[in-house]
Amino acid sequence: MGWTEERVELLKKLWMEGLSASQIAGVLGEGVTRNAVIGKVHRLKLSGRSKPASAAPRVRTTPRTPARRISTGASAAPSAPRPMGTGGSSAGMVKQRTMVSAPMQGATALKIAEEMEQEIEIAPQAEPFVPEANRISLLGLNEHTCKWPIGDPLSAGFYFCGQHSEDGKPYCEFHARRAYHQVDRKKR
DNA sequence: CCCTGATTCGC
DNA sequence: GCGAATCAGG
Repeated sequence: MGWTEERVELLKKLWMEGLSASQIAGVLGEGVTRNAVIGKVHRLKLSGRSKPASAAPRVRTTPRTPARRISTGASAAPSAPRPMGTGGSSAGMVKQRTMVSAPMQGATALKIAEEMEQEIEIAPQAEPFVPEANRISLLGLNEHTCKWPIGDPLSAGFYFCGQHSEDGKPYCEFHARRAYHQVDRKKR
């Protein structure tokens, strides 16, 4: 798909709006990747937006060795699929998603936003926590339980997430991300 | 790991 | 001009 004036206008607008390349790519639709968006943005010479976002001074260190590309005669369409796999649904748990006002970012945020629409009213919680029946105390922890603390460690109601976690991982999928993601990506 | 934008370069 | 691959930073 080529860059019609319409699409370019939308691209400009969204980019100025501050959306990330992947988000814009999502809006423009299939066939448009974030790379395509970034590439176009550069060609249009409209990189620097309002805010610096993060982008480092872009110091060219070692650009050497990039001269590689796919080529095998065949130029068959890779049939861009939609990998968008929905997170696993743990054992007897109610459908909870609840991100409410979580920061989130980029494509993930967009994806979640799409799925939310209706699932949100099911669980107004702040975290997808387990019902009391599944709560576990310090003693219930083992190599496969999420050790994400919930509540005030000094109060009686304190407990651990306890959801199943992959072997070797200290937290369940949800909390594993939070462990070093989300909250304050920026800072340092 | 996931996400950002930046750059290069075959097409 | 286009954008995948790659790079570099967080």
